[in-house]
Amino acid sequence: MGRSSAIAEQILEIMRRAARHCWTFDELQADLAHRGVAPNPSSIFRAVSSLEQTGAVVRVPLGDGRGHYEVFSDHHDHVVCDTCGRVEALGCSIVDDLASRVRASSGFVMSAHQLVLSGTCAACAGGRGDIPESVGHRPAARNARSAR
Amino acid sequence: MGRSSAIAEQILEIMRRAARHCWTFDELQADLAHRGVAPNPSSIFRAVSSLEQTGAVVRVPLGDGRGHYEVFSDHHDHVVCDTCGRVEALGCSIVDDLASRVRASSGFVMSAHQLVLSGTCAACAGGRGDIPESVGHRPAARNARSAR
DNA sequence: CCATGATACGCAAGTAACTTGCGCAAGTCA
DNA sequence: TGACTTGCGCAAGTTACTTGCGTATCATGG
Repeated sequence: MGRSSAIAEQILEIMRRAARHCWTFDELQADLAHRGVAPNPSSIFRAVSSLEQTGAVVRVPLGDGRGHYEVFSDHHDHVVCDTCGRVEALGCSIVDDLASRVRASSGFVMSAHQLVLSGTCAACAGGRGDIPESVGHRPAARNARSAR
Repeated sequence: MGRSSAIAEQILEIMRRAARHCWTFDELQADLAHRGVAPNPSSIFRAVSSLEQTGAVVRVPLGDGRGHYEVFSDHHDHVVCDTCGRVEALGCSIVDDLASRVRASSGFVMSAHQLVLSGTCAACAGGRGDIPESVGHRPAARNARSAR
């Protein structure tokens, strides 16, 4: 019936090419611009929202007060480089052990978790500081919004 | 030299009494009101900011897009109840094992982490749903800002 | 091929949660 | 006690979304 959203399709394609691990709205806008589309921010918002609704993408809270989205896959955690802002995935079997421990000690029934590791990635630690295309340095985050 | 901020002192005292584990600005405002002080939000913001600057309190990113603050102590992680919103602390020795593993596999030098477990606390799971005074249910979070 | 109903999208205004600028008034110090 | 510093209230500004509204497109039945 309805036509499918051209923007949503482009976004999914961008994410599947996986030039990075997760995207903010700004990053999506930039990558869309690369492809010759320059949609209105609200259209990007709506496209991502509908993709989130269908379960195609998921929101990742990285603790910087912004929305980050990635294609849905098995749950995993994230490492984020404080220097270049690059985000990578991380298996998370360790955390699952916690569930039973936490339940035994406090009765808390754990249903989900979010683990974000921060530090310095190999490239930045090596002093090379080179960053894959279009990644760039994270802009200075808002005052108290970031870990400073 | 300068006089110390009455509001900052009240906030520290509220936090040290530990009626809860961490506070949003709104929650601080409510607890301050309990004590007969009703400062302007900007004053609370400034008080918390200065306490954060001195290291007396730290910001805890719980992934709901709001600022949560707690008194500084050894680093720990958090469990948050999806039903009543209560937040509790959790030791985090497990995560430290990760540091060496992550470094070995990817060269990422980890300097910090944030782990937030969510689920249902013992009280809510027991169907009693009773909540300590002044905690209340979490207001419905903004559209995409929460896990929905 | 054309009328019709349903969407997708752009534009602009609205919101939540801070943040900052300004200025007074209460403290502090010489 | 007068000059100077600093806490605090008020109001405006910012960031990052969100939502309302109207138009342009598209899918379909006639």
